[in-house]
Amino acid sequence: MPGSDRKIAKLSRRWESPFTARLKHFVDLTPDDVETLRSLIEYEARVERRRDLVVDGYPYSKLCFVKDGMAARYKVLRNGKRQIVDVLVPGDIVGLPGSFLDRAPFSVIALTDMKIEVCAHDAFIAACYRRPKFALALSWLAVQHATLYAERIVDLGRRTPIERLAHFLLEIHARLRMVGRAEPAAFDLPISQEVMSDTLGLSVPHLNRMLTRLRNERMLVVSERRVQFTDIRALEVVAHFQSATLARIPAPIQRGQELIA
Amino acid sequence: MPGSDRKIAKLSRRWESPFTARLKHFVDLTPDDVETLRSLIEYEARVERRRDLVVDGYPYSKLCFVKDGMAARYKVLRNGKRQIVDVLVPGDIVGLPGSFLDRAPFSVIALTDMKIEVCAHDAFIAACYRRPKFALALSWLAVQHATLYAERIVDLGRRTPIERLAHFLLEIHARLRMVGRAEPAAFDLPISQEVMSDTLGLSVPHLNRMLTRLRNERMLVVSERRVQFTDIRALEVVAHFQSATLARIPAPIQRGQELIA
DNA sequence: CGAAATTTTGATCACGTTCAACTTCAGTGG
DNA sequence: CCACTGAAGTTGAACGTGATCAAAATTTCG
Repeated sequence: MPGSDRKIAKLSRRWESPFTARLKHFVDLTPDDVETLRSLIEYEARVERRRDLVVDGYPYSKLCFVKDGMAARYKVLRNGKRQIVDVLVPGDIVGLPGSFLDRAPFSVIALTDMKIEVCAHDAFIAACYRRPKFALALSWLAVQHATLYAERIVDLGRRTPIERLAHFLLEIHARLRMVGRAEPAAFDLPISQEVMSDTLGLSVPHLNRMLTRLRNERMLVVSERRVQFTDIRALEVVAHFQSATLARIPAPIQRGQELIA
Repeated sequence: MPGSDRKIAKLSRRWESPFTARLKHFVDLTPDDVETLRSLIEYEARVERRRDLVVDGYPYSKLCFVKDGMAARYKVLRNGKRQIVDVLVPGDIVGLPGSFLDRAPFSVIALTDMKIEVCAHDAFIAACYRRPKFALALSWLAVQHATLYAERIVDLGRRTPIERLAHFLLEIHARLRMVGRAEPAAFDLPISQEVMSDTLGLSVPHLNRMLTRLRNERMLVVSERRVQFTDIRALEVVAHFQSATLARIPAPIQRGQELIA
């Protein structure tokens, strides 16, 4: 029963907040740092599917660390079309960029039931003054995010629909892996094709056709909202996929070294 | 002679680095802060048109503040197509995100002759530990950038070519204004239509047609690489343009208050 | 002035949207 | 248990937008 195996594997990882798991990829966190981060969290909340977490055009002053579930950052245009700019996975932050602007420039909606850790924007910034390391971590996260967006721009501007789709699937997989929520060649993708098409700037029927094509070409198998890569290499070639790794934040210069530098 | 008026207006602003001008929109800089920033700059350089500043796939460890001129961050795909993810204007930073990753994920090319202030990535980060304010400023810049990218994603995914073009022109104008390099309804745009089409994911002929259309509908006038808006309101409607302003970075909590918080 | 780059215009065609019908499936109430 | 409902996935046919290719006009620059 592969299903229950999966569940056990997942549960064993749940103990660590996906947010700190993610941070540890590029910054050294002392137990004290981790504790401080925990203390910044005001409360934990559950959000049910389809609930809007952030609404385009309204002020928003929280930072929410996604602990479980997925969400989408999007904008709806006059003509009713929707563009999703980003799918949020565990370890991602709701309220970035929303809480840095006077009014949130995008809405965020829960795509599944979610668990989030809520922190006041002000409290986090205040902590950044006390621990510059946190401020740098924030920069790193924002830069990583911008890079993700840039890649999506390339997708939408110059890549064909099938390339976009392949790229999207590999990207989500890589991001889930980073927080221990995906197997080496498979992951749960509990989102509808409508969401994917709004992410990739395609119509639902066309997205469906492209998905069918990837299946026919034996690159992946999809069943009950679970994706299994059967030829990940071929998929990477189709997608022009290249994963750049985020450099680590350099440690602060020690006292004494300062004079030398 | 409006030409020389313009030059005088520009020159009077040149004394201040566009980078600090931009920072001042969201952070309080003491004279000492400004001085520290200046001291981080290793040297100033001139770059000629068409020179690549950063090359996709290679390590890059500088942060360059654009003082004058424009550049483009782009990626070239296997099929030879190019997508520009971002046009850099004075006050922008070359090497963000490049210097935060092991290898730069994009190339950056000078679209005009440029003047840049070069700073070592490490030196800047070291300064961030000493002055958390700088680290926060970096976060703010990265967030602003991500927001810009997100808007471009919406453009490419769901907006029509004419909407994209209108949006692009308004965006560049707003960004130039922020650093004092544009008049209320006009600005120099020294870039070819090929660059614009690669930015907006369009073919050159189609971009040209859309530009003609905006001209025919009396929304703008273009002559010798200068754009003059004649009906900025109409243009904003076409573009769905809404400028969100970046919140200011909260000041650090004063000694004494710390205990209360 | 000549050469190269850029802008403009036109004709054709393919790709992806649109619209519609139909299927499948999960949840719900009779 | 099955009929009913609504959401999501799948398939097909027709249309239109924007790409492509080509060539001319114009500007820029060596």
